[in-house]
Amino acid sequence: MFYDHRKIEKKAQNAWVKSGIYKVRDKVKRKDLPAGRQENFYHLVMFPYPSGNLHIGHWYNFAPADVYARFKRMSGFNVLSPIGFDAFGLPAENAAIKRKIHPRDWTYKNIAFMRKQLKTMGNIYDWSREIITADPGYYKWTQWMFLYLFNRGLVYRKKAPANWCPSCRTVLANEQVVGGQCERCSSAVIQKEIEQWLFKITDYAERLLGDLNDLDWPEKTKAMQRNWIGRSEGANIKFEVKCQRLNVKYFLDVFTTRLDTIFGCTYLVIAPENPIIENLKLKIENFDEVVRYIETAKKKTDLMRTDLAKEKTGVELKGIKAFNPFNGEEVPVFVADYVLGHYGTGAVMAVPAHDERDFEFARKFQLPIKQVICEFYPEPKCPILENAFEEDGHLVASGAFDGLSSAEAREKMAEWLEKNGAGQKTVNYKLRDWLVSRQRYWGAPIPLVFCEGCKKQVEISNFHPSAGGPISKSIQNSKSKIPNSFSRGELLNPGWIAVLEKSLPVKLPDIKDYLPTDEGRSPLARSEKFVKTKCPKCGGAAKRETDTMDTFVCSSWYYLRYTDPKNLKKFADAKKMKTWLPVKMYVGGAEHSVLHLLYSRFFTKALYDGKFVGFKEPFLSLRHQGTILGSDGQKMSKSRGNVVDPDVLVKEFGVDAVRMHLCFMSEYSQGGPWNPHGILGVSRFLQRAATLISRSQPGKNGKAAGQAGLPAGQAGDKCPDRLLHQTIKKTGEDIENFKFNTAVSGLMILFNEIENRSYLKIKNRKLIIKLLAPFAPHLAEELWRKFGGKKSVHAEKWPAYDKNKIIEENFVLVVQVDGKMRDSLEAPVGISRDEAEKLTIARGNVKKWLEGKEIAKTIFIPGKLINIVTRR
RNA sequence: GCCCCCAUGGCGGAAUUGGCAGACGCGCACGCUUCAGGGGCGUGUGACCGCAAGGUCGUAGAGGUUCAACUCCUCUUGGGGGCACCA
Repeated sequence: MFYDHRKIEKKAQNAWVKSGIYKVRDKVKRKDLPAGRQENFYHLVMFPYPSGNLHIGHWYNFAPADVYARFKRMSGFNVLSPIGFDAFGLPAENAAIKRKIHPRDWTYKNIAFMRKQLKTMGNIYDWSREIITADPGYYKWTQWMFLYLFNRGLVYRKKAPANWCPSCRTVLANEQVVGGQCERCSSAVIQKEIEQWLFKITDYAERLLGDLNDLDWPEKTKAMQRNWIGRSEGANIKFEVKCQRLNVKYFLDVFTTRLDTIFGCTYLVIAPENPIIENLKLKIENFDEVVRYIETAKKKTDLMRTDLAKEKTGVELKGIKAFNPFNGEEVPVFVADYVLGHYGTGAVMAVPAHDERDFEFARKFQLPIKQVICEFYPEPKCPILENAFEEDGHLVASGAFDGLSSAEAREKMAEWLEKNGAGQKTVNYKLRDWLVSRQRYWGAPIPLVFCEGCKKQVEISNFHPSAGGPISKSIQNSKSKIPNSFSRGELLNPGWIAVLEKSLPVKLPDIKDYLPTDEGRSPLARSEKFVKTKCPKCGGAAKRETDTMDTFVCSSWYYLRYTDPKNLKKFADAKKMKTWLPVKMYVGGAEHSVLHLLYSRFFTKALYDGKFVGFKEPFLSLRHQGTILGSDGQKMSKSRGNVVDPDVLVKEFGVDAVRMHLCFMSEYSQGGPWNPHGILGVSRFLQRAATLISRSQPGKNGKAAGQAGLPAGQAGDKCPDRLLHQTIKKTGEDIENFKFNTAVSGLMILFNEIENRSYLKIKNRKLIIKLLAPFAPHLAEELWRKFGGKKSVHAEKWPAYDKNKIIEENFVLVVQVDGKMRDSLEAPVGISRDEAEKLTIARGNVKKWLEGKEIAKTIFIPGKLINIVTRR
C-alpha cells in the first residue's frame, strides 16, 4: 500500500489551519491541550533573513526543531514556537540595488515567497505572531530600545578609526570583520575616521562572562564568547617619562599580564594612536619622523597589519626616556604598530627575553635582551636565549624578588606597586564597544536629532567641559546632578537629543535615491525633508541623524516581541513577557555564536537593569544544527552546482520524509555531506509504517507468532509489548536530548519487530501513531483520523511508558576469559555471582579456555558480564 | 602562534558513559516475485583463515593505566572551527 503524500499533506495542513490548532494562547491552562504539566514553554528558532529562498539549511534548522516543539506540546507544555523575518540589512539592500529594485519591494517580495515555502513545512508556527523587523510597527520599538540605552548612558558618539568596507560603503562592527575582510562581501576593510554611534557593551563584559557559566549552551559556544570577551588579569604600571629638552615630568601607563618579568624590561612601546605622542609633541626630537610613521601605519588595512606581522616596524621617540619604577633603569620609548591603541593602555613594557614579539623587535633594533625568568632556581647559569622564554618560572636578576615563582612574584610585585603608588592590579578585556551606526539606507533610522541650541545648554551646564571627548565617568556616576531636562545620553553627547517616544517611529522615508555614498554619509542625508526637523527639547531648528542601525540591533530583542507582537504601547506587555520568557530552548546556527547571541545577552541585561524584564539571560538552553554540505563535501553554492533544493525533495518524497530524513541523516549538531540516496531509507520506512499500521491481521509478509524462532507466547505478546514501551521511553528521551537520529532508528527497530515477529495489536495502533506524530505529523494525522481519531493526533498526549513492561526478565550474560569474550548465555536478570560462576564454568567453551589454568579471580558485573581471570 | 572540537566498515552514523564494537539506514551481492527501468520481499555484508564450528586481527598511529579501553592518561599524525601582534 502506498500513501500519497501530496494528498494527505494538503489535507492535514488545511485541517490545522481551519481548526486553529496551533494558535498560541497566553493562558497557562488550556483545555484543548493534552493534560500534563501545563507549563508554558517558549521554543525559538533563529528567524530567517529574507534572502529569497528557503534552503536546505533552513529546513535543517526548523524541521528537527519542530519535532522537538511538537514533542514538548504533546508532553503537556503550552508551546510558543514563533517565526518571523530579520528583514533589514545590507545583503538585501545590495541584492536589490543589483536588480534595480527598491530594497523594500525586494524584501517584501522575498518574504511573501518564503512565507509560502515555510507554510508547506507544516510546522506548528502560529502565523498570527509573525514579525518583520522592517515593519514600522516593529522598528518603532527597535528605536525605542536605542533610546532606552541612550538614556541610560550606554550610547555614545565617537570620531575614531572605524572599519570601513569600500564595497559596501559603510562601517562595520568589529564582529563583522573576519580576518581583515568584510564578513559579507570579503573586501579588504580599511580604517576610516568617521563619527560613529557605539553601544557600551564593554560595561557588561564581566557579567556577560560570568553569567555564561549557568547557561545550558554548547561548551564550544560558551568558549567562543569567553574568548571574544577575552578577560585577562594583570597590572597597570606607571613609568615616569623624562624629556631631555624640557624638564617636565610625565607618566606613561603600561598594561602587562607578566609583572614578574618587569626587571627584564629594556624599552617601552606605545601604539601609534597613543595620545601621549601629541602631548609630547615639542619634546620629541624626531617628531617629523614619528608622524610619518604614524601616517603610514594608519594607511595600512587590518589585513596588511596582520600579513606583515613577521616584519616588525617602529620608530624611537628621540629625546624621551622612561624609568622603570622597580629599579630606576632608564629605557628608550618606541612607537610601533604591533602595539594596539585600543587594548589595555595602548602602551607596553617590552621584555624581549620573555615575549616573542618584543624579542623580534629587539633583534631588529638591536636592543638589549635581559633574562629574568629561569626554569629552575637556583640555576648557576641561565641558558643563552635563542628565542623568548614565555613560560612561567623563577625570578633571577630581579633584586629582592629573586627566587620567587612567577605566580608569587606577580602577587608580591603588585603589592609593591600599590604601596609605592606606581600602579595597581587591573583587568582588561578584548571586547570592544559595539559600533551600531551604518551609512546605508535599508535599516532602522537612529532616532536622534542634533540641536545647536541644546548643545550650548549642555556645555554651559558644566557637566561636560570637553564636548566630544572621552566619556567622563563622573557624569555616569552622578545621577543626582543630572538636570531633569537632559537625559544621560544627551549629557554625554552634547547637542544630540532623543526623539520623543510618542513621535516614534522615525519612519524610513521612501526615497528614490537610496544608493550608498562614497564619502561616508548615509543616503538619508540627501533627503532634506527627512533631515530638517524641530528639536523635541527646545523646539528650535534641528537636524535628524541620518545613519541607520546595524541589523543586529533589530535581532537583539526580537524574541521579546513574539510574546506580544501587536502591542502599540509597549515593546511587549510585562505580564505576557513574564508568561513566556526567558526562551527555554533556542535552536540555530553556530555562526551566531558571538554576534547575535552576545548582543542579545547584552540587551537583556540592560533591560533587566531598568526592570523592564525580570531575567538576566534571554536563552536558557541553546542547540546548534550542523551544516549540510553538498554531496561533494563542499559548502553548497550555486556556482559549484551542489545545491540541494528542499522544494524538489518535498515534491518527490513528501514533507514528512524530508523532515524525518533530516532528523535521521546525521548527529544534529554535526551536519555533513548530503547523500542523494539517503532519503530513500526514511521514505521506505514511512511507506512501510503506513502499511503496517493499516493492517490489523498478520499481512502477507508478516510472520505469524512463533515463526521467528521464539517461543510462541513471547513472540506474539510480551516481546513487542516490551519493545513498544522501551521505544516510548527511548523516543522521548532522545528527542529531549536532541538525538533525533537515534530516535528515528528506535522507531525503525520497533516497526521491524512488528513486521517480523508479530502483528500490530489494535490497542497499540493509536499509541504507535502518536510516536510517529512529531516526526511525520501529516502521515500520523491521516492514520489517526483513519482509525477513528476524532480530534487531531497533535492534541493528544505523548504516551507514558509502563515501567513494569520495560523490565527484561532475562539478559545475555557475556562470558569472558582473561578479558576476551568466549561465550554468552541467557540468564535471569537477578542472577548472583555464585550462580553465574557455576553456570559458566560448566560450559564447554569456557572449559576449553580454562584448561590447564588456575582461576585467580572472577569479575562479575550484575546484568552484564562475568570475566574469569586466570593466574599468569 | 594561541584556544576549542573531531577521527569508528565502501558511506551517514550507533555504542546504556570503562563491560558483546559496528545498532539503524544508505550502498553493494545473491535469490525470489506475471517485477520491464531508482518497485516489493528474503538472505548476506569490518578484514583475514576455515565447508563449518570456531579462531586471529580490528575504532587515525605509538605508548600507558585496567580483569576489561572507541571510551581514561601521554605523545604523534590528519581534519574542522574560532581568535589572531590582545602585552
